[in-house]
Amino acid sequence: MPLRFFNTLTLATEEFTPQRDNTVRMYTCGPTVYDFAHIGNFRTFTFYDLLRRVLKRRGFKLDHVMNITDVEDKIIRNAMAHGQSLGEYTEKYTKAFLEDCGALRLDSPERIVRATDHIKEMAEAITGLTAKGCTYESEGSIYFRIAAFPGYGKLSHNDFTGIRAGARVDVDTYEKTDARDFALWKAAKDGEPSWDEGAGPGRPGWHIECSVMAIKYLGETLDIHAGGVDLTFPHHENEIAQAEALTGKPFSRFWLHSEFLMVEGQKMSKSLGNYYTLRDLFAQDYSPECVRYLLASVPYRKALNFTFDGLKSAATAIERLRNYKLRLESGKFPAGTSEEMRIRAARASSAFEDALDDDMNTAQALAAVFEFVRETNTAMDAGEFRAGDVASALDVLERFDSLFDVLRPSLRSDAIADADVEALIAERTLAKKSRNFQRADQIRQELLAREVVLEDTKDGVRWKRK
RNA sequence: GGCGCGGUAGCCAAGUGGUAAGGCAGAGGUCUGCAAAACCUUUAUUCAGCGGUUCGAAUCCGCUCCGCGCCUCCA
Repeated sequence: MPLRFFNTLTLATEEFTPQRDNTVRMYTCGPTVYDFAHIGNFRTFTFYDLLRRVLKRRGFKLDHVMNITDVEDKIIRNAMAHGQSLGEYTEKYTKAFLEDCGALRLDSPERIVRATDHIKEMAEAITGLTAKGCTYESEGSIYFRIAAFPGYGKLSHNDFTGIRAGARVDVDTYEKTDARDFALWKAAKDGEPSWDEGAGPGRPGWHIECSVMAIKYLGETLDIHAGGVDLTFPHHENEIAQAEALTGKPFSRFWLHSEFLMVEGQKMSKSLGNYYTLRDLFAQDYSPECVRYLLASVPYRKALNFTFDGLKSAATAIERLRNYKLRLESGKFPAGTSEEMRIRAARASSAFEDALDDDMNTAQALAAVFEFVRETNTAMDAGEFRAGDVASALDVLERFDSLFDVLRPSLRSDAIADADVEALIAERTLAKKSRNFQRADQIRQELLAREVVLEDTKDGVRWKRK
């Protein structure tokens, strides 16, 4: 089955292949580092991770650029309020963001680039746009004239031909001649950071950094540009206008947008008290894996209702898969192989792949895995699962985990060492042999307190981390 | 008001013309020193409501109700 994605540009699901070299040139909108990223942000960043893994699995090479917006109104305001320089302030949240990505096991883009490292290129691009007659200046700021770009609105599927200046109140303090015109360059204000690289003293508007950095690293036409659905308009629409007005080429072949996240059925907001960062969740003892699983399990184009019940469900589901893996690795099975099991494993693998190929239907992919787990567990109980079937079953699990990446527990820094666990298990086995169940239970309790769970099976003791 | 997305079991959620996946929770059972794990059985005659098209609709069309996003630099 071909790999297919829903393209916002065409509102259709289309077959995807990179334009050249078997390399996917992809740009994704990263965080604005004015605070810790929240769980809604990470829904989108998890979507990028899954996208990367799906593309890699297909054998494509990746050249993926993600930006860090480190100059912007809120950042400037907050940095000033803290008496810090822009760099001091954004460094803290950039570092926190990268740590959070690590905790969630997000596969890192080939390049993570900062807006402030590309001011000169942005100024050059603005000069280029001016040369093409797409801009105008007003009180030291430079604006993009959307009337100069006939395709404006093609991504968000809006018709702006009727929009006129003054059609709505402009809260921006800068003067524009058309309501939809947007700032490419904002004139310097007292006390605010500014640059003078050829566009006059000031700082870049939000949209220009993405167009400029994407083109610089990936070329004039990207294979994929992705972001949260709320960026479709105006951010991505404006990126298209800038880039295409400048190059005359289509900016990106595919536009992918991840849907919104809600919390307990409501819009997440600080005033409702349902606004969470990853740190908040980890502090409540939810594991990074269960957050990752929950975010990954709902297909990216469907609004995700993030609930604490959902987190607990995710943790239980992960446990089941880990237990299954443990059973495969530690169980004793009769020699030989089973043709039936070989077929089931092959069927599960192809169902898993097909679901992902279909615009990354992760929910359906999960169903294929769980169905296989149930089938093979039943076969094990019935004695029909053979030692020779372990490899193919582990392969299904490996396929799952190469995408979902939740089977390996995140170890705490104070975790007990494997060898110490094994030693206590040996002692407990002796205690059980002499029917000293009190000591046996005591050891199990001790280990449980250190997040290690013991299970007695007919093939002996096995253990796992909680 | 404009554009777009969605309403499937207690919760989460697949399925877009052929007779309701999967996960979690719940109930019963097998196994067990205890516990855990695992498995089996069970939980939607029905897919927001109404009408229509069709041999056949959760799936297509129309209307209604409800929720959400964007339309002011918010993933």
